[in-house]
Amino acid sequence: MTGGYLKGRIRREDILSAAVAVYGEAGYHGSSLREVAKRAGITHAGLLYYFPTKEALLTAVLERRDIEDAERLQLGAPPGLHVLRHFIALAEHNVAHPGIVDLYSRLAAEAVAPDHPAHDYFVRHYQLARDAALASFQMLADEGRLRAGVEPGMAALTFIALMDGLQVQWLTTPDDVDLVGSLRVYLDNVLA
Amino acid sequence: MTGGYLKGRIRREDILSAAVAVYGEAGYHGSSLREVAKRAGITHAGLLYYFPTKEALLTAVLERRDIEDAERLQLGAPPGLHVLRHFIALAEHNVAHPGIVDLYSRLAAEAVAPDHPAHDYFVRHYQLARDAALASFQMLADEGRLRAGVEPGMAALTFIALMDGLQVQWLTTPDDVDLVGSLRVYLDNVLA
DNA sequence: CCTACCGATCGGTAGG
DNA sequence: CCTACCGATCGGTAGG
Repeated sequence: MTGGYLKGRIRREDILSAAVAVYGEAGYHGSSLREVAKRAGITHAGLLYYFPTKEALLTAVLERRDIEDAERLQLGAPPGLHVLRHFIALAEHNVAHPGIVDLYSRLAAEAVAPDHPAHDYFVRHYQLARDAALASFQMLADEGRLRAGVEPGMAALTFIALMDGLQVQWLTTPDDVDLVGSLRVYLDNVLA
Repeated sequence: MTGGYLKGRIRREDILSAAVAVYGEAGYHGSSLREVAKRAGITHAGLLYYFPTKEALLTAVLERRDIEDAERLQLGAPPGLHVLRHFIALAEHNVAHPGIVDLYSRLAAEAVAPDHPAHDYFVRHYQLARDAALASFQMLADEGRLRAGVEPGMAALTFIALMDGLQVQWLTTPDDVDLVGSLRVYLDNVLA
């Protein structure tokens, strides 16, 4: 009988979805296992049966997010303009799912502390994002499609930083910020 | 005898400085009055004699920051390129004082929640920053000193968002991010 | 998965 | 400004 396994997997997913929502609202340190558990329809002791510590729950949330993003970004694909367009498509998807942006912005700010359990995750995350953007900007430069004076490394760093900064401002005052439009304009301005 | 008043003012400043440090490390919700008080050399009940609630302390911290920033940015000055240079000078000052960047990044991310006590502060803060940048980019555009196709409103939004996004990435991986240099390059690229 | 519990910590108050 | 206290909440464990 694999019924027990299936039920367990579904329960796990329910808990992770609840955790994403709560982390987005309250951050990691500001959230409680009891609140996550309540939204998943169990007690906090029940949650700890599936994820043995608060940190293990966070790790599982980040791992699931990585898998989803990697699929969406097609990070295996060869570098080029379409990779940068995939970043913008990801931003477009995020705008339609504010909870994800909440989660990411809150955790990124918390995790600047070196002893935060998500610190290493974000160090890696930024490096991967920058490297992916860099390879694509580099390829565009080699093809002479980058505007004169635009250095690929700086363009990559700026592109990623811009995405993050726009997200926080968009969450704070959604009506004043055109997240996706701004990214498109930036990319257009950097191309020849 | 004004001695009592002076001592009180000094004590207040000590508490605010301690709060800036703790907020930077733990955010607002993640910090405790006991930790702030300990660093200021009093008990948490003593702190509440000066600031009656946790929220009142946060408000006082933000007010002091506003005053210091307004001085540094010379926000009363007429718009123009030198205002944008003042923003970069502020970033330069911040890089030399990481605690301030910590505080700001953590609070900004927390305060996207509409019921956060600093939410209105950040709504106002972003509006002021965007408006100041916009007036300056607009003036540059009127003088024909903006590169063709660069729209002042978008340039202002992007400029502020870039500052914020770079700060979080710089805090996470200081060696990989040239905060001030990136801002300079962005500004140069937008000018004719 | 739950009930019941633990030690620790929180913001705030009373009363000096 | 402090001591002493309050009710609430936290992550985690025992034992089933």
